[in-house]
Amino acid sequence: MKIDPESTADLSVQIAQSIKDAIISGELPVDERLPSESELADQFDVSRSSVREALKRLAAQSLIRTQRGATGGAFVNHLKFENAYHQQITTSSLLLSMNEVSFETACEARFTLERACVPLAAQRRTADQLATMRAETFRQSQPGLTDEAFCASDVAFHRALVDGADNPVLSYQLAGAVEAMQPLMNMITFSARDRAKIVDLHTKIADALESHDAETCDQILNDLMHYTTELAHSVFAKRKKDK
Amino acid sequence: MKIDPESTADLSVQIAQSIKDAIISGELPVDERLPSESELADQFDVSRSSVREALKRLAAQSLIRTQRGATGGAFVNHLKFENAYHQQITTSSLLLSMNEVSFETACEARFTLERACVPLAAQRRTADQLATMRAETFRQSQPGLTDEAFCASDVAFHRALVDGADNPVLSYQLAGAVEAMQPLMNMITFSARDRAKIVDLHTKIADALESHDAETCDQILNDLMHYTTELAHSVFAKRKKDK
DNA sequence: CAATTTTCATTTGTCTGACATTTAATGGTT
DNA sequence: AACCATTAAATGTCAGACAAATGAAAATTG
Repeated sequence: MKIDPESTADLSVQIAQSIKDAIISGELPVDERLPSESELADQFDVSRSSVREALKRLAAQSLIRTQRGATGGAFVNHLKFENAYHQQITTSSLLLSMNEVSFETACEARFTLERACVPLAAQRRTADQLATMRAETFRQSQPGLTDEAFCASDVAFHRALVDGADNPVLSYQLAGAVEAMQPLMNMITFSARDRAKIVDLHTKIADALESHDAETCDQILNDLMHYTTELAHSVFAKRKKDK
Repeated sequence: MKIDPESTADLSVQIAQSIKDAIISGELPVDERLPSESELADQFDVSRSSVREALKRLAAQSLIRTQRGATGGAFVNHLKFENAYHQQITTSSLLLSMNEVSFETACEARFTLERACVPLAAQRRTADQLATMRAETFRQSQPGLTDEAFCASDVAFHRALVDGADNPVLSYQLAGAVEAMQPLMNMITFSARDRAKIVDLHTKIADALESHDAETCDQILNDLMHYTTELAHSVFAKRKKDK
């Protein structure tokens, strides 16, 4: 692990990259302890501050964790899917809000990816995942639910569907698409009639998955996508008119 | 923007979170200049080092950029899809290598997601994207290509397919799935016969997209997935036997 | 001897102050 | 008006100090 004396980049960037490369290449295996900050400062021939800033960069990406004390130090993190979810969701949300992605485009992406999971989920869904979908659908039918709570339950329903595909890679990739839509969905106010329609579609989706009927499930998800898009259109149109 | 004096978390973590919240909520809009490091240190009542470590954390997530000089400072970044790709790919690659994800699982996820794009790509693919797919397929048919170059061209082919769906959100989400597979694919040595078979399937995929035939394209991608999985199986089996 | 307490060394976290470097604006000179 | 030197402001880097946490070793105690 060395840094290029010719480079004009900030030291902390170079050091972080150097350590990152060592982690990616496997030179530094999971749970390996890095040299102490002072030792790293000596090795790279820089000050401890620069090393610390580099380590903070890596920590922000969950590549390392630090512990204080005698046997403490910086350790290579075992990057787990659960931990990566949050970053994935935050980034996806920011991307949507900063790039003027239309509701339609985001919605299309979300349902397209979700529909891809359906054939697998129809085969593999567990009773437990089905129960979650039923429970969330029931919750959505309760009167007095706020729009936010309704949307949160909606996300939980669809995550259960995605998890039904029993593929952690899929679940991870979909987390961003599904959850990043929530802030957009939260902007919609759902009438009782809207909710009843969605609950109906959710029920049919669960039914289809229960009977391992991928084709029907796919069709209903397609319906749900179109219904959601129309709903958003009418809500946004109304809001524009009121203003 | 304040931090909790009761919290036991590191100062740089709290400060970073506080600024991050302000960015996500829109309180700090894109291209807004943050207060200088010294001003932030005063505001949060901490030292400049702690502020700097917090800013490095944010920079590592591309949430801010910094500029030196008189009119410099830290600015809220416009998070673009192109920039987010790399992080997405790095994270996906590390997740695959650290979580003992089987080749089969990763392959399934990748092709499942890619097949989801097919109906859209069959409708919307541009002549340009089709040309890219043809060109990469041609490159793959050249003798003397290293396995790495063959895989890289393979990735380029499939990215063109995904981009054909003309949905930036989809392209972003798929980047992780498609490119993170490359290191795994690179472990495979392709015989001339394997390559010919893949080139054949790629040609058929391009043909199907050219004639807007989503169904055929989907079937061939399914074939490609199974062929890839079998190929990997036989290669890994042989390697195990040799050892 | 065993259990407990104390001491101690190590490491990260935080603070202070200094200087280097970069950059744009300012003002003076030609 | 064009050019150049100065200057102020900001980040980047360094050095040194102390605080706080933590586990291990040493000392104490029953």
